[in-house]
Amino acid sequence: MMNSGPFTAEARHQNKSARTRARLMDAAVQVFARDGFEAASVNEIARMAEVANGTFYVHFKDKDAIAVEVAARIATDITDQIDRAMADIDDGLERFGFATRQFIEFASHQPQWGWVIIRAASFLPQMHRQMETHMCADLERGRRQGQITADIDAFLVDTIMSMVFAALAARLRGDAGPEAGSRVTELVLNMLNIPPQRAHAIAWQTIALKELHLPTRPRQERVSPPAEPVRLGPIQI
Amino acid sequence: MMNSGPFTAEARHQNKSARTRARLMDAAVQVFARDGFEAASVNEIARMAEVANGTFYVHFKDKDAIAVEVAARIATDITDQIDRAMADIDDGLERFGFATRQFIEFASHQPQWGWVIIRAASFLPQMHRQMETHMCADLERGRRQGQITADIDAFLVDTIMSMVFAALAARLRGDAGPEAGSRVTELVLNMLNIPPQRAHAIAWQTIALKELHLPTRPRQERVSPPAEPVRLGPIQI
Amino acid sequence: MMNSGPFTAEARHQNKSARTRARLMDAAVQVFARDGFEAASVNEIARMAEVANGTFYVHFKDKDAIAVEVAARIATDITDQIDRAMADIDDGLERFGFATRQFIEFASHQPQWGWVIIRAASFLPQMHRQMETHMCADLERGRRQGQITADIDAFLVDTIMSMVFAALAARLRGDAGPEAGSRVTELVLNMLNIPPQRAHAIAWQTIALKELHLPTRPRQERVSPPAEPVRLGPIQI
Amino acid sequence: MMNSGPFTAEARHQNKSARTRARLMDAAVQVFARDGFEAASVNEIARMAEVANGTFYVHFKDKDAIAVEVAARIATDITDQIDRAMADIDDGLERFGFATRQFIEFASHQPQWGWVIIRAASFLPQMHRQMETHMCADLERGRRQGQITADIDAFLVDTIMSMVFAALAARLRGDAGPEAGSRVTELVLNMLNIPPQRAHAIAWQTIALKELHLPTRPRQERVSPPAEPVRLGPIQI
DNA sequence: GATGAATGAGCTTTCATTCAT
DNA sequence: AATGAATGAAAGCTCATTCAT
Repeated sequence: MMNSGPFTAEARHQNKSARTRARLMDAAVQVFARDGFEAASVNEIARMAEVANGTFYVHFKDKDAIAVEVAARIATDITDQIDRAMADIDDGLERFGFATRQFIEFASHQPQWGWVIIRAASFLPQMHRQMETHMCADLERGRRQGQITADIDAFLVDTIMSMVFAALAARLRGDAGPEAGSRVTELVLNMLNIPPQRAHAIAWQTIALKELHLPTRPRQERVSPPAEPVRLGPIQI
Repeated sequence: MMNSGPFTAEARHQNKSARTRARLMDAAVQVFARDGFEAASVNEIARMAEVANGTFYVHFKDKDAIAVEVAARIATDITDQIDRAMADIDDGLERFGFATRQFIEFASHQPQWGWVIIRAASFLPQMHRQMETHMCADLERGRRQGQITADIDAFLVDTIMSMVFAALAARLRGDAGPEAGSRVTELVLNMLNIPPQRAHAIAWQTIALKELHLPTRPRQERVSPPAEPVRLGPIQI
Repeated sequence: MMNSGPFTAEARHQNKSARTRARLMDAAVQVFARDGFEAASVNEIARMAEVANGTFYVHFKDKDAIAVEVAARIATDITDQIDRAMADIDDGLERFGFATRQFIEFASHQPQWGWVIIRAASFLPQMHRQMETHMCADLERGRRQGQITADIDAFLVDTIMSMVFAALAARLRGDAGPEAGSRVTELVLNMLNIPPQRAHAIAWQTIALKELHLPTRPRQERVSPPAEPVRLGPIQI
Repeated sequence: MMNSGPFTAEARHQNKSARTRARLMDAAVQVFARDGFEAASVNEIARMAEVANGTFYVHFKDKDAIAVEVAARIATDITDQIDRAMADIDDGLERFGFATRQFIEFASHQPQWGWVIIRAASFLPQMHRQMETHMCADLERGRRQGQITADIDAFLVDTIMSMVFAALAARLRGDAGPEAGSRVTELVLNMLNIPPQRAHAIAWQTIALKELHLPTRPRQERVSPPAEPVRLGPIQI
């Protein structure tokens, strides 16, 4: 019924309970991605995980509980990894560009996770909040560095978030190619009145996108040797 | 149960069947807006329309059918009216600014319709398409007029749409005030590399927003005298 | 699955909805009597009534709703009919004796109803209350007539109620015969310090017990000729 | 989760299995008292006992089994202790009065046990039977002593039992005070046509109620020094 | 003996849909 | 066209019970 997913893989060496729980989370991702949160049913998640429906309730209070947990794990894992991947970048705008491109590229390589992120963003505010916080930090850095002159208020951040998510959705639908991240980055920078040439340079520079691991907790990174940064390649269009 | 809405008002002088159908559509708008599409139930729509639940199926094949119809009517009515309201504006950018501000202001004055539009946009592509088409025309006009240099492709239009909808959502949530339309207009124009001063001028100029009528079909405009354009007032911020 | 019961019989000439509702009430009586209120399931009631489980909810909000309705109907019908049957008895003690014997005899001729009454009494206080009220009135009458000297307070009434219900239960279990009503009546009167001979005379006198009709609403009595009082016989032991 | 109860206390010096079993029984009493038998769940009993739910089935076949065992222990313990407490009373009526008052007073001081007794009585016949047997013995003694003239048959005993339980329930509900035992005793004696003055004297005489121990098996009484008879006080009303 | 995850039947309830009236 | 009772599948959730550890 299901190809075991990343949660299951992570829990491979844990006890049975943890493995079942992981199966359920993987199944939830699939069902949420396929049917959306509202239409997803606990029974379907259990069926996908190949456990009895009652088993679901051994591990999660209800559908919301697993949704929150899945979303929290996704948000934390992605933002943490992106943060680490650009630890050595100082420039606020470059950080923004890197994070945006990395985020879209990652999510579009894991379409199910991508869809879950999009769907979750609309009604799991904590997930949205977390991403906003990270993005905001980079933009603020850009402002302090004198590159952004505009006020960075909630309306602006909200607008930028909607642009990034729209680009991700287009990428997932197949309406946009691997250039989606660069394009939306350039558009945002233009919007912030960054000189067009600089905007273009930041948005389209060759960067080494990493393959993000899901779900990955920091401490585990240390156990196994650091994941070989897979060159998704310079994106030249 | 329901204050009869615009569809009912429109059908006032038609036969009973048409009036019942109109009641159902008004009720659907209310229920969709209040509960969302998924959570909306046919029984609830029928109850709100004060007809028997079986009556629903006399007029609509199923829940999707009424959603499509309502959305189509909304989209047609709004875009038509906005088009007519700015018939005398030639400048592409000004048209875009007017339409955007008018659209957000209208939808936020009719919160139920506003929410339906937002909710419908995500899964009634035809509605989205229609709005895109109209917006695209104005942007193309701006490009032909030499104001926009960028290519206006699907990705760009999609991005702009997402910005406008995000602004509308912020307005509906109460996170943005009546300036939302102007702000998002300015951001879009900046994004298109319109000179900031011009962008600002277009976005914030005093305009006479009209009170749009819903649902109104063109031919009926001719029957009753043209709706008195109600000055919602110049928006000065 | 079910021999149609008295509610169904009553509703025979009403519309389909009323007949279905009546079927459900008859089925509820059977299931409540057989399984008790707690163990009774809505599905089982629907199955017994030979309707779809969803149909239950067309007619009743939930299990409690049908329980309350059934109990209310039973209590009202029985107390009303007993009241009418002894309209011409003035003596408080005789009224008490008549009502007690009539009640037990009726309920034991309709074992299912009898069990429902016993089970309902413990957690549908309104039913208990109503019976208490009627009994109390007769005892008070006896006190005003100078036959009872004891105070008639809640504790006493509660005790008497428990005795009557115990007698009914014994009768339903088959541990007591038709003399149950007379025996418990005599015990109660003794308890109230009525002279033993008078107590015995009241409790064992020949009376014409009526066949009570369930469910019967007063107005229907007038439509059809009054139910032939069926002599359940003088009870002589 | 649970203040360890009397069964646990008793098993303090036994092996672990016995202690676990005792914990379960204490927990069962609490849950039965709080939720009733039907609504009680094995999981809840196990949780209250702070053992795994599977552990329940190591000690008891099913929910009924623990109910039967708890009820049997309660009935045995109470009747045995009351018997011993009135070992020196010869008069049948006084024994009846003492036992009744002692029983009600004990059960109302241990409300959880009181409720369990009431709830169990209705569907654990063996418990009921045992109490009946003891009561019957005292009444028979009174008959042999010439104080009771009436036949003491099952119906009468059943009636008296129902009165005693009704009094206990009233006491537990708070509808009756500490006089409940005396009142119901007097009512029963009146019912048996004992001269009112004697009935009153027996029912209301000052007696030394003991604090009963639960659960206590005779042999253990010898181990620990006999429980100090705690004067709950003469009840004077 | 103790554990607690896993099970699956069965519960209450909702709801889109049908159909006789 | 309008009705609204009836349907039954399917949802969320509980729980007695089993079983591998």
